[in-house]
Amino acid sequence: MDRSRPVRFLYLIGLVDRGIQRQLRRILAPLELSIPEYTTLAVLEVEPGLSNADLARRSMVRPQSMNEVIARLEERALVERSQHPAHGRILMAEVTDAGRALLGQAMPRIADLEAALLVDIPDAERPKTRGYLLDIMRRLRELE
Amino acid sequence: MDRSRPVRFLYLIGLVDRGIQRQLRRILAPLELSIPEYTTLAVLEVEPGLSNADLARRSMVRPQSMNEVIARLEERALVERSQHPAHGRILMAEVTDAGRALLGQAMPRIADLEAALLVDIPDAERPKTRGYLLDIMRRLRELE
DNA sequence: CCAATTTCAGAGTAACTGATATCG
DNA sequence: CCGATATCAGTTACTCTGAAATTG
Repeated sequence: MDRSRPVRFLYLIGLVDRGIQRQLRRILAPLELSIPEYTTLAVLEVEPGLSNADLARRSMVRPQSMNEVIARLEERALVERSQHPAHGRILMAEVTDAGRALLGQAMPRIADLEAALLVDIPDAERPKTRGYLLDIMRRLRELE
Repeated sequence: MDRSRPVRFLYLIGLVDRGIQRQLRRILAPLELSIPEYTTLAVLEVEPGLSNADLARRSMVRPQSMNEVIARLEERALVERSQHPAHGRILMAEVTDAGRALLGQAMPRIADLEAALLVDIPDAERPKTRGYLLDIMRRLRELE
């Protein structure tokens, strides 16, 4: 019986992610952006108007964790928030011009990193591989 | 132009990993094992005799980080270390019986988790998908 | 002297739990 | 009263950088 098996796939994802995080930190440090700050900006640019609770759900973190990120981004005027027209408590966030400018600096470097890391995966295989990651995500959400 | 693209794959891996880590923590908490402690035990069981420096390289962390993990495992008598016969400074680690017993409790639960998360990926596709993750790992190592 | 290993000390990132207040 | 949201406060997990000692 191969007792090493259980560690394999999940362990490998952790390993890869740790390496990616290190590279991202290296790229983002000069811009004084943390990884969650960058990803939150990037998500908000594509989908403006998300609330803190929305962002937390999408990012697989607790609202308290996301709140810290979004509060810091607002403090630095990289995002701004406005009240939801119908539900007074909800604050909808969107990226400011300053935030967009910073994103513009970071994104190409991160795109280069991604391209370099994925170079061995044939183009034709990428959507399927991404699909599998999305399948895992869906299963993870079911466990919550 | 699709400005959201750069975030996709790397972001997705981070998302998946965050979900996995949360589930692993839930499984390991009652055993009072952290994730790095568990993975280090699991690696050492398959490859006894690795040094702290070896383990750090394999795990994509600095030797200082791994040292903290291995020292704690030794403190709890889940691993023990002995001097390398030829190179006096090097300490070779191996899992104790107590460590093996704890691993025996954790592994089946983690195997179940892995099986549940991978259920949508056809068996025939898994080796290829794991191969792609290994390709990414290799590229990450080149960047160090 | 040099390269690799171990390890002590301190710092920082990023997530967590718990609790409180507000809104619909 | 309830469910969702926002947020304050404190804590924990994990990794990092820097520096020192040891060994071959």
